[in-house]
Amino acid sequence: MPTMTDPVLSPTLVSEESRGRGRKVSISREDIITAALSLIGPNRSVSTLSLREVAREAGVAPNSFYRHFRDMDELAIALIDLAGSSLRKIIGDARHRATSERSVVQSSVDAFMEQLDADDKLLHMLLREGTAGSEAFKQAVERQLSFFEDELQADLVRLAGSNQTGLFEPALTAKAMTRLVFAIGATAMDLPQDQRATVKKELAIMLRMIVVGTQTMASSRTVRR
Amino acid sequence: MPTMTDPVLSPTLVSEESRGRGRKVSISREDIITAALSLIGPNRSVSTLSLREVAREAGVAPNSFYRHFRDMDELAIALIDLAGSSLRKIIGDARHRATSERSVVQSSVDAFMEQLDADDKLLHMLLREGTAGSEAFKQAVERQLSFFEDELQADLVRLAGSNQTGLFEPALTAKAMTRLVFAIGATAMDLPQDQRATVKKELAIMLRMIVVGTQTMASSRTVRR
DNA sequence: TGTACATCAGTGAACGCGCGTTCACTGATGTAC
DNA sequence: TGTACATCAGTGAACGCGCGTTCACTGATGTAC
Repeated sequence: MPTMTDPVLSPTLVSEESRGRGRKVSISREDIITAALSLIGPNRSVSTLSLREVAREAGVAPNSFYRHFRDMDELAIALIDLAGSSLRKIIGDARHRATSERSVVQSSVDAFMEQLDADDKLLHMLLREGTAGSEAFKQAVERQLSFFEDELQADLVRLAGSNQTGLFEPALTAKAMTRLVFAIGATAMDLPQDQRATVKKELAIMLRMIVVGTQTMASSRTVRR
Repeated sequence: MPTMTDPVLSPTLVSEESRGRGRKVSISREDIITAALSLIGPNRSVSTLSLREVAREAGVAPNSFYRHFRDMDELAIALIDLAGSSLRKIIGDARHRATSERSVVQSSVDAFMEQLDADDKLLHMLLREGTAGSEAFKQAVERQLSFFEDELQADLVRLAGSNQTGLFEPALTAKAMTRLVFAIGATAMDLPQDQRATVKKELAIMLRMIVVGTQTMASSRTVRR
């Protein structure tokens, strides 16, 4: 199966960037993005990359960088947007095969952990860099996370409707689940693969607590209020 | 009330560090720690500080830094340990006044958000830096978080015992709550004070979901298993 | 109490390095006619 | 089809800067006797 960094994604990037006058498109904006991704890993975050380092990896003169990005911050934001949309696509696909509330959660977690095991660089970014960096960068991460939350909420509501169960505060339910998955996922990144299975089981139980809690609160709502 | 950076904490630091031969203690290890804290803020993380910058702020020659810390990483770890023990003390104190499971959670959240509003630099650190940095640094953060989890778990179990309610997987319950609070807290840091009240209410509801979920799962345990 | 000595936190100067950014320039690509 | 021109991604050289780290040294403090 394709990873998030699969070249399949490239055409989208190119067509978005190359509109100007129908000229032949330079390849190096993608080269720069690819280079940055290849430098990122468990022990390198985007914020520790230098402009010259990325240019070197891309096989390009340092000042050529400026033809494509104003500065490293702009590159970082582009990477976050890419990471978010790729991961949402992967998890959304996995989720659309789910038919119950329980399996929506389970298939999301499965897909998420599968990306983690594949050492997906874009996922590393989303997990690692959320809380550091410029204001614009942090907002970009927040934006991607709230997209996640919206999509999860929609799926939860969809499946809660087909059951008899209701949901208490679906938006907050989705938010709690999303934030928890990302927080736990970040710690799982640093573990050897054989310990991740445990984390995955624990994560499933924690999410189950939230789902059961929100259902219980919904069904006792008329009583309590 | 004292903040986490209150000088009251200093004697502890000094007495731990000054054992050698009963000599008079140099003040500048603390100066360095204080200087680093004063440079940290919503838009500066420890990992972006340079050794020279910290030394400058401390009013000390750059190479004097090495008399106290091997490198910036060692300083960062010292700061994390300080942040963790200070915050645990503050929250632990607030919590020991609580008498029910519900108020344990509520008083923890209250104390946490109060520190956040006080712009506590040590809390900034714990919220911001968790996922970046060296292996040793990340382990230091993990260690502090797991202390938090242990203490919360103990309080939850203590109060669940005095009620009729049981808890399903108390360790995972505490972990889910802790990680969620830190994740949401990190996003709240970037908001203006007047929007934090909303976040605080949302956070309380999310935690309620986890508590209700774990209780519901505990009471249906004999049925399901 | 006085003196010689040991300890060690703090210093000033210097090092080589990689960094971000700028400049004027090149040369391939595509357009106008 | 052929030619003159415009565009603009990419370049090589250079800049000043702050960085981490090292060295040999100072001088205040405390100890031994």
